Amino acid sequence: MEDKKQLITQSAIKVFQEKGIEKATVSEIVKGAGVAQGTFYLYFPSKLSVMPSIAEVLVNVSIDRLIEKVDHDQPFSIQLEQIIETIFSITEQYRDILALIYAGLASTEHLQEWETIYEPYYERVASILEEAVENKEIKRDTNPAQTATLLIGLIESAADQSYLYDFQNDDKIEQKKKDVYKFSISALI
Amino acid sequence: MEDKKQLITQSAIKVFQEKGIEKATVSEIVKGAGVAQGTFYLYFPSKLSVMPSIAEVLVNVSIDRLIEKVDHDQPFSIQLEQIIETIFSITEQYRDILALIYAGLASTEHLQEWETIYEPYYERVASILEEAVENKEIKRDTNPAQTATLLIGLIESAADQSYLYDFQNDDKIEQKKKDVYKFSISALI
Amino acid sequence: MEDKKQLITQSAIKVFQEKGIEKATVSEIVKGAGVAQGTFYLYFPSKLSVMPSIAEVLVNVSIDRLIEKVDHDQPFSIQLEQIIETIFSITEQYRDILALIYAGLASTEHLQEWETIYEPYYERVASILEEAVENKEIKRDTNPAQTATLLIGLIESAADQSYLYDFQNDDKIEQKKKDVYKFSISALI
Amino acid sequence: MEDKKQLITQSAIKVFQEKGIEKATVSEIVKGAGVAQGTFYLYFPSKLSVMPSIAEVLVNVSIDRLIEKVDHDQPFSIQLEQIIETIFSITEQYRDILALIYAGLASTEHLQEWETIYEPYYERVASILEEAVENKEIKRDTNPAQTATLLIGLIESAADQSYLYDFQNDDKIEQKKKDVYKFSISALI
DNA sequence: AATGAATGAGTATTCATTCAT
DNA sequence: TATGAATGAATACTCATTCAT
Repeated sequence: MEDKKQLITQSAIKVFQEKGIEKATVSEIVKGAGVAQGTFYLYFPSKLSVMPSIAEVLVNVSIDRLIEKVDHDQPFSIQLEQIIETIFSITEQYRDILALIYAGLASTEHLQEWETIYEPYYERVASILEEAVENKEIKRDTNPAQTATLLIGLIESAADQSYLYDFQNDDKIEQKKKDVYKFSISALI
Repeated sequence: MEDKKQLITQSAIKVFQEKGIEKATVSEIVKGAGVAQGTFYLYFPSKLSVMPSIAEVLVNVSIDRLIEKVDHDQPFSIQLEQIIETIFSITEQYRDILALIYAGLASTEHLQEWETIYEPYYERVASILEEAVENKEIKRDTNPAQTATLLIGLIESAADQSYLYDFQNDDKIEQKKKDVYKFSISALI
Repeated sequence: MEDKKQLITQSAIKVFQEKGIEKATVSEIVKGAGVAQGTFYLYFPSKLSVMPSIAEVLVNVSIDRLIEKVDHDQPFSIQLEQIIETIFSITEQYRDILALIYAGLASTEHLQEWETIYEPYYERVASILEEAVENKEIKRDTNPAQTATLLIGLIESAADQSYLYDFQNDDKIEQKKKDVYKFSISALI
Repeated sequence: MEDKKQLITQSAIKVFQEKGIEKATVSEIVKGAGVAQGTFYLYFPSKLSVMPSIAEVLVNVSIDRLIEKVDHDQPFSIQLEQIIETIFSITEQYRDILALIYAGLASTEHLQEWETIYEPYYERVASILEEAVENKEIKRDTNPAQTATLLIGLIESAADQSYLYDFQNDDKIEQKKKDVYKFSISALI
């Protein structure tokens, strides 16, 4: 049943988040999922092979958040703020695990999958940019797909820098959001 | 002797690069360094504690490359191209290990060090921006330090996306460099 | 149906032969037999309990070969040659699995069965000896049953030595057959 | 130190003998040897790779026993009795483990070693036969080396049959020794 | 400082066996 | 009878770390 695969993936997210890639144990993952040790290997050939499944979940979460938080009826500048807000909040919640996926996937052969998995996320942002071009809110020569990847990369790296250190205070983070907003709005208009 | 610490760090870079964080073993690192097993622990308290040393090496390499490749006498637009070129080339060479450092550091308690280590790298780019402000080549209200982190993040994430997949061809990569150039120059001017 | 028991036994022979006792898995045996995992346990209480079934098959094959290859109408010396030929050919084909049965049975509680299973094989050879005694072709005081076990042991161990190493060439093997013939004929006449 | 290798081999003999090949655990072997788990793998690359070491020990024991028990000053017939006695006693003590070595080696790549290891044992018996030829106690055309392997195979297989079943009583075993003596003396003279 | 043999805790993975269907 | 998903006990093997020399 696909059900168990989901249970395992969910539990793996939690465990990887709490323990990191090396300290995370399959036995803890299955305990959290409420299935037997062997069941894990019915769905995943190895400990690291859950990674693409986890990535998929995170991408879906990200897309859902974008849909939920970004209001198409607002002008682009507001939408950009909302995108930044959303990516910062996702990064805050999942940054440890995003790093792990990144490192984990980089060390396996799942790279091809990775591209496929992330595609819809980039597309979501691209379509927002496309609409802004049509509405003449941003440069007419903006390539939505290209720009979306740059924009996401920019915001994510800014968010990473913000949340990397626990002792970062809220003011600094808000400042960072403003910086990245100014930088990107300036790039786009 | 400080010499052996260097040997170990260099060997560690190679081994981490080849094997990834999980498969890398202290025994292979010391073999590569030509020292005994115990010697490792004379210089590093644990396996993961080489990470900051590795990061330091990479930062120094990066700074050296920037100094070497970026020509202060050129106009800022040329210097920006050179910065992009440099960061792309560093990423190409070290992206696996950068991911590992990132994941490795994120899962340890070396975060404080991390900030200190990376500081000079950001500063290097900041000083280039500062000069450009003084020369009125970019917006006068640009905050060099803030903008440097954003700019580096933007370029690095673009480079990551470019080199993540082996099958990326050179044309796509050159295109990516142009995209990131256009995006950032537009943000800065 | 007795049919499936046969399928499983046949598949087990193949798998044990290919993988050895430790690497052989029930899952591969059932795959080869085209039945489900659970079906195995409908016919055999445990993995090792196929062993007597396998032994039975091999004994039957051996007896059939003896019947087919040894010609009662020939003088004993010819029959002895034929016996040697037959045992060598059986050993060549099944020596790995014979060793496994031996080791496998030795480590279980199926020993009693083992004796019963092998009995008809010994008897077959004993009856050949008996006839030779009656025909005064070999020593009159030969005890057929006793001598049969010795003779079979002698020939089997010679064959084992011959086929243990892949690199044994045919000449050496033919020589071994002659040696064992000379040795045994001398013992019997 | 070669010392620990010996300790491990000795302990392995005991554990394999008591538990059989599948139930024997490395952890029990090292416990018996009084060394740590990891130490095992300092001397042997895998569980099964102790087998050649065990075989070597057994061959040495066998040779020592032959030297001790077979009296060169006695006539050959007496020496043959002593050889039979010796091989039976070795088989009684080690038959389980001999089967295991046999199966174990058959499933590994140590076959070449096996031949080398056993050589001195065959040679020991061959030299006894050689002397008997010289003393004209047995057939002048006896090839000592060839005959030694046959003779050992014959006696070992007889001994195996004797000790295979726990319920064999001493009378039967003594009878078997006599049978094999009669058979072989008749073959040799 | 340097060594490297020894340690032993730790865990991914396997697979015989069960049992609800 | 037959299935095959699920189980979970069992274990070989690894490797970071220590410490006597």
